[in-house]
Order: sequence, then C-alpha cells, then structure tokens
Amino acid sequence: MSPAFFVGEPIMFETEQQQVEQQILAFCKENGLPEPKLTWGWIPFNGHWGTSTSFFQLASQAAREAGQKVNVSEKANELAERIAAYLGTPAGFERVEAVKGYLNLYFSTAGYAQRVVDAVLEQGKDFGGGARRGERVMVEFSQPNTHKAFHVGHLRSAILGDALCNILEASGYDVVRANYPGDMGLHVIKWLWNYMKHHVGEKPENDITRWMGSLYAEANDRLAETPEFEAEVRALYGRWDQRDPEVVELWKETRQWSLDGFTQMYNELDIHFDRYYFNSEEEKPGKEIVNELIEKGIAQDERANDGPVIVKIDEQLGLTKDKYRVMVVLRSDSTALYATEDLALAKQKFIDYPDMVQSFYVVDVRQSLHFQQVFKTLELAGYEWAQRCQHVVYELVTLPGNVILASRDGNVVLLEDLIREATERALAVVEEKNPDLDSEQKQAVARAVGIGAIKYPMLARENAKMVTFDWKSALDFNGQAAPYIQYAHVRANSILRKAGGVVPASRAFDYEMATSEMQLVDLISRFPNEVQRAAAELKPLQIANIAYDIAQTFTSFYNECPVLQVEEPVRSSRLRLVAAAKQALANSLALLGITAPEAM
RNA sequence: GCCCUUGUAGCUCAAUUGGAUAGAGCGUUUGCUUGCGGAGCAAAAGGCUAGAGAUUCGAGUUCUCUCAGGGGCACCA
Repeated sequence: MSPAFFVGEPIMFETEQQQVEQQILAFCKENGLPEPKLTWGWIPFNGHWGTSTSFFQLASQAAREAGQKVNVSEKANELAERIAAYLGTPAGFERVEAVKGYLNLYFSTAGYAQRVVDAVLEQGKDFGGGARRGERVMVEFSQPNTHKAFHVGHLRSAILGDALCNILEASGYDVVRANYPGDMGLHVIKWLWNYMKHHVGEKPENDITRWMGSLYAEANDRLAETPEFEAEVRALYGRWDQRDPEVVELWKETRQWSLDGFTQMYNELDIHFDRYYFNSEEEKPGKEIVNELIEKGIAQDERANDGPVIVKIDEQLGLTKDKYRVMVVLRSDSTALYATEDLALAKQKFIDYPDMVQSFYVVDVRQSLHFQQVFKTLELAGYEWAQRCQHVVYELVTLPGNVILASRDGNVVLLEDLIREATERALAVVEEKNPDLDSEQKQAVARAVGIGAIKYPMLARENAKMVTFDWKSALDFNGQAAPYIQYAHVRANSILRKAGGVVPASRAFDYEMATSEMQLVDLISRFPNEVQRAAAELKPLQIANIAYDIAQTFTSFYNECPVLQVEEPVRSSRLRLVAAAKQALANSLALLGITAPEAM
C-alpha cells in the first residue's frame, strides 16, 4: 500500500498553505533560484500555533547549481528572512518569522480555531475518518486454538488486529475482519484422547475456556508421565483421518464449546469478526493445491522415497544465498500440515473476496519465514493476488525474565483471570472515587477502565517490540495509560453536562487564547492525518500517541482555562472547544477499541 | 553459518519518517485541593541515543562493520 497522505501537513489549511507556496515559487523565479520542494511541518510548540518549512535544501541546491561553496545554514536563514520580508503577512496568518533557516507562519487563531472546532463538531464520530476508497481489505487476526486455554500471550493479535481494523475502516477501506481458529491438529487429538479416557460425559459450565485449557494441560501431563500412551493418541489420530463418526461427533461438540468460550471473551473485549475460516476446512483444498504445485513442477514429490512434498523456493528463484529456503507442503504420510492449509486459505480468501486490495495476516514474528514461503510459493504458482498478501508482524507477549507463555505448561496468565482482576480493581477505584453512581453504571465503568487498561499498553508501542506482562503494570491505572485518557474525556463531559448539555453555536476564537488552548486545537487538527498514517503504516501506536497527547493537553487546558466561570463570549468558544476535545478523545479511543465513559 | 528483529533517562516507552534545545510515564525529591472531578497539576533531578566509520548543509532516524539481546532456518503450529 502506498502511503498516499501528507505527513505533518495540517490538512485543514491547504488553501492558505498553497497560496504561500505559490508566492515562494514566485520569489524563487524572480531571484533566479531553483524551484524548491517545500515540505510543511508544524512548529515545535512554543506557545503559538502555525506551520513551518525550511530552506536548507534550496540553499544547498542553489549553491550546487552555481558551483559555489556556501555555509548552508547561513544561506538558508538568509533565504528565510528574505522570503519572510517578501511575503509580508499573507492572508490567514497573523505573523511570519524566519528562524535558523526555517520560515514559521503563525495562524490567525480566531478563524482557524473556529474552523477546526466546527469541523469536529459537524463530523462528530466521523471526525478523523477519511473518504471512502471503495477498496476492500481483509485482516485475519486472533487465530485461537480450540481445545486450549486463551492466555495473555494470545491477546496481542486480537487487540492489535481489532485496532487495525478500526483504523483501516476509518481511513476509508472496507474491512473484512477474519478469524482463523486452529480447530484440528495434534493438540485437539490429545485433548479428545484425554476426554474419552477420563472425562466422558462431562460438560463445561460457565468458565469454558479455562476448563478446556485445563483438560489440555492434563492430557500433556498424562502423556509426559506415561509416554506409552502416545500410541493411543496416534491411533485416535488415525480414526480422525478415517472420519470415524464417533470421533467426528465428539470433535464437533467439543470444538463448539471452545468457540462458545472464545465468543464470550471476544464479547468481553468488544472484539467482533465478520468471517470465520477454520483450519479443518482447508485440509482438502490444501492437498489439491499441493497436487497442482507438483503438476506445475514447482513442488517436488519425494514420497516415493519416504520423503515429504517440498518446494525449493530459493532454487526456483535462482537465489544463491538462503532466503526462502525449503518449505514442506505435505508430510511424507500425505497428511496436511499448517503450510498446506495456509496455501489453501490464502486462495480461499481471494475466491470469497476477489476485489481485495490487501490481505493482512496479524501473526507473531516467529512465523515470518513461514508466510514469506507461503506467499512466494503462491506467486511462483502464478497467483497474481499473492503479492497482495502481507504478514503484519508483531512481537510476543512474554512474562518477566523473557518467559514465553505456553498452554502446555501451567505458567500461563489466563485472559479470563486478567479481565476479572482488572475490572475488579477498576470497580474498587470507582467505588472510592464516585460512590454516587448506581451499581450498573459502576460495573460499566469498571469494564471500560479495566479493558482499556489491558488494551492500551499492547497498542502504545511499536508492533515489533516485545510486551512484557506483569500484574503490577497491567493493573496500574495511573500515568500514560487508557484511564488517563478516559479521565480527560470524563472531565470534558462533566463540564458540558454542567453547562446544560447544550453546545453554543459556532463562533470565532476572537480573544487572546491561552497556550494550552491553542495547543489543544493544534493537536485536534492533526488527528485526521494520524489516522491516515496509522492505516498506511499499520501502526495503532500513532493513534495511542495522539490520544494521549490530546488528553494531556486537554488536562493542561482544564487547569489553565476556566470554562463555566469565564465571561462571555470566551465561555461559548471554550465550551465548543471542550466538546471538540471530547469528541476527538472519544474517536481516538474508539479506534483503539477502548470505551470512553461519560463518568468514572 | 544464513536471514529477520531490537538496543534512546535507573525502569517502560515516544520522537512530526533526514530537521529547530531528543520528550512522556513509572520511580526519586519538592510544592499544589473552601476552584469545571486530585484516576489530577506544577517543578526538580536524570542522556556521548550500545560502539566505530560513511552519506548529508544537517543523522536517534539512511548505509557498512563491530558488540549485546530476541526470534527463525525440512515434514510443530
């Protein structure tokens, strides 16, 4: 996807900016200077608000063309000063200055602030979103294994994928949210084996996923104690392969228990899917693709010599160094493996949605090579859509000491425990801070705060950086965290409520705006750009950052600027700004999949 | 051995995609509540951006190498 957006450019003020640009071009022409490539950014905030460009490139370019050696920073500053003088005070700006080679143009705050605030309030929950592109993308994420526990290690794909969907949707794409549960494999057979032997007739009650996970751990324990049982497991796998009705029926029933448990947790997390693909459904089509690869001469069938079916990708591409290496696409016993199924799944997605411009896979970094192999193999097979497949890489969630969570062992932090702890903790705080709320409201707030506190740290860092889970920081509601942003939203709401819930009509900010007030408008105006950038880079981090920045600046504003007590007409302008800030906070939190409560 | 990835304040992370004096939170220290909600605010202290070269007017950011961590590399998922 090409990043068709403008970084750092205040998109709301294109007209004024373009006019200035024309004048600068005219200046260059008149003075025999080369045509500059101007990039606009914001001024490091110093209490005023504006846009800025620099002339270092122009200075060095001019010197090069003239064959002269110059001190570029001096020359750039000289140019900035001459251009500042040439421009005078352009329409829409109240001041122009030249500093260290930069040309700073300060906005006329009265009209600009009004324009920003009006735009936010007119667009409401759509503020920040881009025009519909009429293009579809799919995001596959979460991919839980049935018959296993769901622990905090599984959480990042779910949270990251959900936020990416929200962001892509807001940026203008039509998004298909896809899940791909691992509903068959050795882990399932082991589970069934244990169930048939020791738990026949039992059913999960309320805590489904925990129960499913505990039986899986138990199966592993029994097999570790008595390795001879492996034969029984293999025999059961054989019965599955033959589609023994008893096994298939039990599998269907127990699989559904897991899926029901997942749905419960997705509901708790407020995460939803449009489309489910199942591992078990891709087995047969996968084998068909493998046959096709063999026929096309891409795959080599070594089964005659007790070997698997493989694709020597590097050899196919004529590469001398190891890059894609060799991918096994079918086991020597002709059973399917993960790669077999992923080949079929990629194809199935484009059969279902042929118009997709991108097919994303939110899967942890350990599978990078695997996906490169799958996509490259499909490309070799002549599927042009293979180039539209992209692995969205993220790092693992580990426990302190770099311990990887494994469902097999008991060292996991279960998602249901995390959610319960977080919401209970949040409930205790609400009881203390806001005892007047009724119990239903307190529950809702506790849920919003608890879930937000879980989600935010997973989103507020680079995808490629590890998250270390520990209870202390997971349950810390202070500082740079979701509750801080939610609290800013609550305070904004509180002011509006006390004002009678009526937002005054549009008006100019024709008074001396306070520093934090201007900065708040500035940050809000950047939000639409950040949405586009987050979508182009597939980085919810951008949204987590701007959300926090807006919250922090709103809090400064809250402390510095009285709203309800101040005289008119300042009161009306500020009330509108508060409403706009509240909207911006709510919208940014929504993109992160976090609820913005009205009180807390 | 090859490939990918990370290294920024004591700790956890940012940094307008190559720009102005590298910023937040936690922790530490000191203040702030008869102000719109203190889940907060103000301030102090804390940095040779792992190291060395290169490109550039300009590098935390790009390239090369070194060091250190993590991951992956034939029938697990």
